[in-house]
Amino acid sequence: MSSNRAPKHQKRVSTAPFAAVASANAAVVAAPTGGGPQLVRGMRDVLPSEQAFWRRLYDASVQEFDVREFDRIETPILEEVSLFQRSIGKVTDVIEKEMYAFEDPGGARVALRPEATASVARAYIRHGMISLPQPVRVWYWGPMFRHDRPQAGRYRQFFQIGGEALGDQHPVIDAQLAGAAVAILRRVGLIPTMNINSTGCPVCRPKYIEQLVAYYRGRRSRLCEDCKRRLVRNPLRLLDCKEEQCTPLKEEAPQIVDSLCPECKEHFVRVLEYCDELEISYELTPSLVRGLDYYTKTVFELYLPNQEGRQDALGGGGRYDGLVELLGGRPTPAVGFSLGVDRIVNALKEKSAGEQSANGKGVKIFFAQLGEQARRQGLGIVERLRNDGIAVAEQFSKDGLKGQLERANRLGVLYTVILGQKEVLDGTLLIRDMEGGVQEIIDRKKVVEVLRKKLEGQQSVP
RNA sequence: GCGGCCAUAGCUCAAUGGUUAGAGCGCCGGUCUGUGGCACCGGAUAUACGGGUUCAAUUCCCGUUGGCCGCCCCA
Repeated sequence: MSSNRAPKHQKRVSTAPFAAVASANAAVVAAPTGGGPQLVRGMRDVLPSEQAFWRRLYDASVQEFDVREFDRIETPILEEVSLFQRSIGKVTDVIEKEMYAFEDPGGARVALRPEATASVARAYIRHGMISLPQPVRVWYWGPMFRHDRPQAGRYRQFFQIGGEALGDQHPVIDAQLAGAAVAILRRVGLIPTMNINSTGCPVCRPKYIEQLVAYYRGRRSRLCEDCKRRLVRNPLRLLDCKEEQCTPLKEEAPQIVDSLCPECKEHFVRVLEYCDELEISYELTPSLVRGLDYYTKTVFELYLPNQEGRQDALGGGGRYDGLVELLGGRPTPAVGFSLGVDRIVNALKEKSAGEQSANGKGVKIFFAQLGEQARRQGLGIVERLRNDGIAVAEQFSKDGLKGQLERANRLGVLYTVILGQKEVLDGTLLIRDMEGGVQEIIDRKKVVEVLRKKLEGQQSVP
């Protein structure tokens, strides 16, 4: 991190040994509020104003996974580099260029996780989950890290929601996992479309790749530069190219669905049938091949329809039957998916842009005080209300009643409880109805009871 | 990692090679030391950073950093 924003010091203030430290501190203090230290590239703050969206998505996830019998799992953000190299594949971009890998102070080669599936598989092996009833269904929510070029909806630290089912090869699980991903999105009001394909297995995929390479090799001169590279390094990605010159070649190219072995073909057909039963609308996408090596058979991606410029997937997933064995466990079929929290939240924001933004906090009561006596006694009263589960806003640092009512108004509370000099002497409180401005005097001892009654009355109205 | 566009207040945006860089919203305070929504008045806060050209740079040039868009890839 550079400190190039620090103002240059014109004068040597002191020759004392701590001068350097002192001036460095001065630079920090002198930083303007609007500027100040910059974010590390690709990082972002999720501000209070966005939390309502995050929370909506988080709650939807919790509810959806609960009703589907997924258990929460939390894996470390830091893992051995080799875990990802073995699982994701060494020639993928994620591993080659995008991983935050470094040596820890003890000399271990570690990395900030670029995704969590490998960690889940590691945990499955490590903790002997093979002896649990299969499939083992787990879900997670947490930050992932990829050192990619930042763009809208693409950050170097981003959050994923994920669900995995390990230990069951049945095609119905594939459909159910895709269904869970779709259901979470639906729960927050987004209707995604699903692109789906099969990438075969270790039996049929190599044969297909051979075919594909043979096809393209004969037409090599017509390919774009990137694709010439792909031809050698990662032929499956040839199908993904969006260059105009490559498009006609793609249409003629052999499709993997035609090369699937009987087992994979049967599996794929049944996945699609189950998706129909679950009323998941999908589009067969022969060009869909995911970037990570461990996928076998089913792969899918979720998009928001009619988003012209937005190519970014909200999420995706697929089957990874070889992964657990690859990491040293017993052969264990598995399926999973992940959703991009940041992108989903962006979509929610865009969607709600036209709608009126409600006051998110939902606090219904404001407590206003006037005079030092009232402030002191008010502290105790508010504490009691809160202990009784009544959310109360206040601004005890303010003296004037006007300022406090302004704040109450901005918060959109229904009632303001007022304690002034007079009420202190009387042992009473004022309750002001913020809508009409009507006030009533109540006995201070009955405040909890009265407020609770008023709030209940409110709730039954809408 | 490659290419293009951009950077003025907390936010949205003005302006200018030459006194104190403006507005709206927001924030703080006042009119109004016991009453909010309205109004009026006042206040704080900005030219991302570094260098160059110039008598003079926020303005022109270069670099850095960051943002956006496209590619790559993917969440």
